[in-house]
Amino acid sequence: MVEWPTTAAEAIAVQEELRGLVEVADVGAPARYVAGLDVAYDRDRLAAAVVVLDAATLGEVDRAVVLGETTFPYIPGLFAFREIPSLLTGLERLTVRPGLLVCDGQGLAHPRRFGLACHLGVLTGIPSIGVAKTTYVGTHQELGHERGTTADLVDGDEVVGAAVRTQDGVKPVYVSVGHRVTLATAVAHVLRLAPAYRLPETTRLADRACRAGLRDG
DNA sequence: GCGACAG
DNA sequence: ATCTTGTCGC
Repeated sequence: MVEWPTTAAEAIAVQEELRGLVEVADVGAPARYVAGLDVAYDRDRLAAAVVVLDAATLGEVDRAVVLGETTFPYIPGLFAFREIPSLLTGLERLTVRPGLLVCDGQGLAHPRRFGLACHLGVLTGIPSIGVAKTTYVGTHQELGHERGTTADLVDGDEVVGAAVRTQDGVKPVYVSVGHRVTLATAVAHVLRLAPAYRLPETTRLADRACRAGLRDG
């Protein structure tokens, strides 16, 4: 890691510096391999998981689980600094190169427009999206009850993401662009990755993998 | 100043 | 994130 902060002020400075590198456009061929990333904690111990699925079949093709210790506290807005070091190690250990990173958290739907998904995308160059279970910034209109319904997530005068109903009647998930992808593409990916449950399969498998890693790691 | 605040 | 029983619904 070339530049890694130890204080909140330094971390914010890093975000301000890197935010200009985010590309909001579909870059590269449609992803064949899609990775889900998540981290679980137990006090100061952590387990980071990266699980790669075949985009067409949703079958698992690779995974990496990294055990480590926390090096940065959880601070809303600076969440990425807590998770990125071990997630990057996990990505390095993969034998395939994912064409899309599905992150557990926000991308552009962040106070400085540089959430975890943007940060990971910029650092790796891999297209990335954020899928969060709750909003952080932004509000949206009520959305329809059916799977596939969406509503813009608006913060100030900007559309920073979308609320997406992935199953009939379930709470929406909040999707935002991380890097090298458009919001429309991000939403399409999330719906394809969530054929049966509220959360994308990538997220579900990464969640299981990191919890298991903590448990018997 | 006060509260809210991704995981 | 994590702590945690029962409960509502298919």
